[in-house]
Amino acid sequence: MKVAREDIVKAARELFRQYGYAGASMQALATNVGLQKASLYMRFENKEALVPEVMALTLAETFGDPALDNPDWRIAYAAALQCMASGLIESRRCVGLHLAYGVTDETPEAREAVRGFFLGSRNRLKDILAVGIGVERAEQMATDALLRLEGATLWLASMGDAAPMERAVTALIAEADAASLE
Amino acid sequence: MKVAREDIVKAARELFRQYGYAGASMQALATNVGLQKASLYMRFENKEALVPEVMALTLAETFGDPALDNPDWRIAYAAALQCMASGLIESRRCVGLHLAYGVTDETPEAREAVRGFFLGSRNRLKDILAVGIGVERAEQMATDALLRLEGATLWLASMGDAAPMERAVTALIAEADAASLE
DNA sequence: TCCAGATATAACCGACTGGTCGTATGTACG
DNA sequence: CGTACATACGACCAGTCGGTTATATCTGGA
Repeated sequence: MKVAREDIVKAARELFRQYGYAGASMQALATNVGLQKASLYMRFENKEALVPEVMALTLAETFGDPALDNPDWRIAYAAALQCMASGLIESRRCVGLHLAYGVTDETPEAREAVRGFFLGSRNRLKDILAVGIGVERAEQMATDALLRLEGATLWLASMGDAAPMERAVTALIAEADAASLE
Repeated sequence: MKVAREDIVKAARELFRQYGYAGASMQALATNVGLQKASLYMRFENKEALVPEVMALTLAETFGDPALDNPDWRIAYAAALQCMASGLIESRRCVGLHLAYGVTDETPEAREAVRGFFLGSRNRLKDILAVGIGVERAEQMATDALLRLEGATLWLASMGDAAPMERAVTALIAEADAASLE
């Protein structure tokens, strides 16, 4: 029975999310997808090679909502924040954040993939915001928005409380609105 | 030559910060403080027992600045945010965040210690803010402020960029000021 | 000076790590 | 039917993990 590559990547993501890079083991991944550990090495060169695929899949899933292409940038921005927030609330943690903290100099490709994930997320928000407030301020505001949502995952992970995340979304939408009126 | 307990805790903190709970090994800790691994187990029951001491030390260090006791709550609040931000910028990561993500059900005492660290930090901010904006709003605002600084560590860790952290401090001070005038 | 208690040590334990190897099993095509 | 190739497998590797044990060394007080 052939196991789809995407299923392995999704299972790896779950392990990375919960246990971090160091804490996620290839043995656990193999068990979770119903394969032998050796079989994983037929599909992926090594453990590190899983990271770029995990990040790419997560980026695509997060920003896959067609509402993000709405011509009204306010609607698109609110939808983007909602997509990110609801995804994070559902999984209670951000894989990217766990990997960003967990990846070291010894796994440079993984580190680069994580940077790419966050820059990609930031730029997605930036492109939407640029329509309403101009490119210059859009980059800063997009970065700060992303980091605010990421920060809120800490309360989600350690207290199981989603209220800060919801407050962040509301505040960020209001801030963008206010900025566009200046 | 006797190694001070606090030196072990500080070395453990550095390892937890960089490699997370799973990635930090007792062997590495022993080497870093110039001891044999077995000697560590004379002072600490196990690896998990390091976490509460790491968090307690960090909490005490972070909020040890006497400026936080300034009778003017605005000055105290700004000082508290500055203390937290400069500490995070210096180390480029937050131990607490790495541990919050890295600790699991199998290490319940460590998990509780991490919760205590963040609740302690939040309450320190809350007590200061309560003077200016009342207890009800103070808790929410303190939580959101803490999480915003924590979020900014992500850019610090993955991009080496402190600008979002500095923007966060400025914005948080302004927000508190504005809230007190309503 | 001698001894007791604290401190540190080397050697070791079973379990697990990322990763490899030779072989067996499916399956698509001639 | 036969064959060739991808897929999967169990067994194995050296090294590391958290943690233990029996022994050695240091240090302070009587």
